[in-house]
Amino acid sequence: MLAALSRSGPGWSVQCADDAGVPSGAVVPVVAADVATLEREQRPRWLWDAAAVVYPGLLAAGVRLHRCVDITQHERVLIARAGRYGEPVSTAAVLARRDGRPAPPDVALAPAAEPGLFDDGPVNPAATPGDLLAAHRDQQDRLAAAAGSPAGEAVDVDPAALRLLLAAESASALVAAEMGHLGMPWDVGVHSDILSGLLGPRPAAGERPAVMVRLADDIRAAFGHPVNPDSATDLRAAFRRAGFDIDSTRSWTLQQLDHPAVAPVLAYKELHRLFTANGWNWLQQWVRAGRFRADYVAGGVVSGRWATRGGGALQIPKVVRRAVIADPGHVLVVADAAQLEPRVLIAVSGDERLGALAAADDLYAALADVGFAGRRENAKMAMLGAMYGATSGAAGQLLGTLFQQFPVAMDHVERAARRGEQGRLVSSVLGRTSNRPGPQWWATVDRGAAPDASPAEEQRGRQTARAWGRFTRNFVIQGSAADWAAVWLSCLRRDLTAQVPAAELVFFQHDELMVHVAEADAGHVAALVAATAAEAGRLVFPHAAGGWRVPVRPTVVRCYADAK
DNA sequence: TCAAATGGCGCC
DNA sequence: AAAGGGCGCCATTTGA
Repeated sequence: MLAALSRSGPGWSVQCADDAGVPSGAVVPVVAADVATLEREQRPRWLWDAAAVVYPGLLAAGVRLHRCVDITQHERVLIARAGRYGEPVSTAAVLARRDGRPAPPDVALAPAAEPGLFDDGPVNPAATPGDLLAAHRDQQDRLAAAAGSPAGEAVDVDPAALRLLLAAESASALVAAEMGHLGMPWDVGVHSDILSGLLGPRPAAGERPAVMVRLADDIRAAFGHPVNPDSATDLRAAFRRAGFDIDSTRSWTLQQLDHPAVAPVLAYKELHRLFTANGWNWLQQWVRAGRFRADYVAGGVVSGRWATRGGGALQIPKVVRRAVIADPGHVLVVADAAQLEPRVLIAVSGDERLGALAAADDLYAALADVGFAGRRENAKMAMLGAMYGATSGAAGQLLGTLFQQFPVAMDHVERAARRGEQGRLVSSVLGRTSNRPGPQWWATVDRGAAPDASPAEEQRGRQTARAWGRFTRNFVIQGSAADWAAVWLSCLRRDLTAQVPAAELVFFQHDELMVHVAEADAGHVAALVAATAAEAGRLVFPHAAGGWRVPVRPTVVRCYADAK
């Protein structure tokens, strides 16, 4: 049963329907309590424009829902399948396209200033429950066609795979809203201690911390004249005056130089990063009542990975993870998928020779023994280079071995790269599909290929084409990894909701997740985390020879920094 | 003077 | 011959 929930006028209303989207009742006005009642009595699949819009208000009102069908999450996948990634994805946009009208732009989903009001907040162009049902039917109708390749530009996928992806994207949207609502446990005192330990006491507004001031003095002394270490231009000029012809001041570049300013500059950069990105201001802005709340956007990245807005939740530096501490009587169950991307390469390419190594917990070590004289670092660098498109440098040197030993896997990523260089589309294993390169790309590439192109234009065209090839090469891996992770997350949420309802999924970062749970339930949760990882493997890679596995070993800790 | 672009670096 | 993928965020620089 479906329950279409929308705001189409002053308040919210709901209309029930069968699974095909055919209405089975009238449109009824509702408040949050009515939603809770319907959930308890009927447990429908809630059909809505976007969980990101509707669900936070319900959560704030204390209403938690089991399942949803999220029109915008589905549309993002479907529209990309049609080679039109980036076009509007709201219910109104779906219906407009169906009717051959121009699609209205999506409303920017700014984080609600006052989260919690079911009745307020941003909303995409108005939709009635009837609109939701019509859009849902339209999406169901398009699903079979979407599995096929649009104009031969993308690879066909199994309709069942696409259906799995859509379900996972809807569930992920629920998780994202719940995660934003719950937040990660965050100990402000511990974080403050980390900051004062490294930076000195909190400076007055607009001032630099004492330790950074001292380093800035050291830098000035080393150069013999004033230099603003916050200015890349200034810093580069100073090193050039000192006789080092550098064109950037990236840490890696500076490390190569023999000059007394290098050490204090590198130290300064590190502290500057901590101070500006995760310093006292960050604490004040993002941590409330012992929780760090960010806005998670499930599938917000073209490859299907999550994005966040605000707080930099997917870039929490290791040094401050010491501040992530479970509540009294609680623990954190933390798990990541070890070496996920090379294992995904094995599955999507069907390379059995490479797959034979996957039984090892440490795939890179096994690979090292096969072709890299036991040198794990080299094996790892080569494998990452293959998936990112490295051609030169150390990784480039090592790629030859992979080409020789694992032609099936290498051919898979090479083919993806060639498609990208031609401006064609690629898809993940479940059918998530890349965007098209823009007009600027085509102009540059076409100019380079023109008979009267200058050598410089030819080179620029080649570089531009190859850059897109690196993107599509990586897309088939990163996107498929995101597919697996989304299914993992969905399965875990399903099981936690049913079996350990008090457990809180509080963090998810590409291939890693964290559950905050009462100590007594930790073992149960850890078992579910591992079991759902295996289940996701079976669902996402059903054809993998000999089964597909990725080591997921949950650790139970009080503090995030102690995980692994 | 403001907004957009750039440089740099954190995470995966 | 050959420039490693995806992000978000901050401060500085650039340019309209």
